[in-house]
Amino acid sequence: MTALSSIEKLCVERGMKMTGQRRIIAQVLSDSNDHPNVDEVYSRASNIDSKISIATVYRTVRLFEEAGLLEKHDFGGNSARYEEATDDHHDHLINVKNEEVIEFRNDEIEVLQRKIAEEKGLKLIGHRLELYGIPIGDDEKGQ
Amino acid sequence: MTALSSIEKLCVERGMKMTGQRRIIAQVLSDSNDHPNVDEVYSRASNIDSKISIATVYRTVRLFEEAGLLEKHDFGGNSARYEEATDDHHDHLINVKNEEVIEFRNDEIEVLQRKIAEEKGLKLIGHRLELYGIPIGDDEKGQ
DNA sequence: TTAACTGCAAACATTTTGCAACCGT
DNA sequence: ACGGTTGCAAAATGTTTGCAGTTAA
Repeated sequence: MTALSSIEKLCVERGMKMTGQRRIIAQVLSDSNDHPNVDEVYSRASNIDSKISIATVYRTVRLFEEAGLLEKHDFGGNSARYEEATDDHHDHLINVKNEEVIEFRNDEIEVLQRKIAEEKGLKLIGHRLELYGIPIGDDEKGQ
Repeated sequence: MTALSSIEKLCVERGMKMTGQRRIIAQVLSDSNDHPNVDEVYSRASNIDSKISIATVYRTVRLFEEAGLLEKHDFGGNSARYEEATDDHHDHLINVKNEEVIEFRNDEIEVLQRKIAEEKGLKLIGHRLELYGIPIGDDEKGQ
C-alpha cells in the first residue's frame, strides 16, 4: 500500500470520495514544489495513468481549491497555476527570465496593507502581491 | 473641431496613424474614470460609432498598451481591464462588496518590494499589488 | 445499489488572426 | 498610391459542461 499524500489525507478527513484519478492528482500536487498549471498537472498525472482526462484534472483542482487544499494563482495572465495550500502565508517573486517562482514572506508589508485598507474604511480579506524581476546585471547588456 | 483627448494627443506625438476608430477609443478611455474591460470600452465606443468592431477595440487597446498609454489589469481573473497610464504610480484596493476600485499609493511598500527582490538577486521591474476588502462592520453580520 | 465521478466532445468566454475592402497621409 | 487599418468570420486558448457509462462506498 502506498503512503497517502498530504492532500489525499485531507480529502479523506473531509469525507471526499477518493477515486483513482483524485488520488493521482492529489499525489502529483503534493509532490510538486513548483506552481504547475493544469496542463502540467495533467501531463504529470498522465505519466501515472495515461487515460486520465484533462476535464477531470480541471474538475479536481477546482474541487481541491474550493476545499481550501490548493491555492490558485494567475501569474502572467495565461493559465492558472496551483500550489498546495499551507498554513504559512507567502507571496511570490517571479524571475521573468526563466519563469521561476520564488516564495517570500514580509510581515512589514502585511501590516501596511491592513492599514491602507482600514484607512479607506475596509477590512482586508485578501491580497495579491507579485513581484517581477530580472537577474541583477542582465538589464545592463539589454535582452 | 473637437478637442483632442489626452490619449490622442500622445498618439499624435508618437506619429501613430489616427483613424476615426482610434480617436473614439482614445476618447472613451480618456473620459473613463473607472477601469473598463474591452466589452465596456466597446459598448461606450459603439454609442459614438455603432459600426465599430470589437476586433478593432482589442487591437487598439493592445496598441495603446504597448505604447505605454494604457495599463492592463486582470483583477478577479475574468477579462482584462484598462486604465489610462499616468506618471503617478498607484496600486488598487478592491471593495469586493461592490466591485469598486480605490487607487492608493504607498512608498514604504514600494521600497520594501525593491529590497525583497534585491535580496533574491533580482532587479524589480514590475509588481502587482491588489488588496481586497469589505466595508468594516459587514463581516460581523455575515454575508 | 446508487449517487457521485469520469471521459468524451461540444459549448463557452475571451482574445487573436487571415483576408479582402477601405482609408489616412 | 500605398501601406496600414478595419470588419467580418474563423481560429486559438483556457476552461466548463451535458451526457452516457463507470465506480467508490
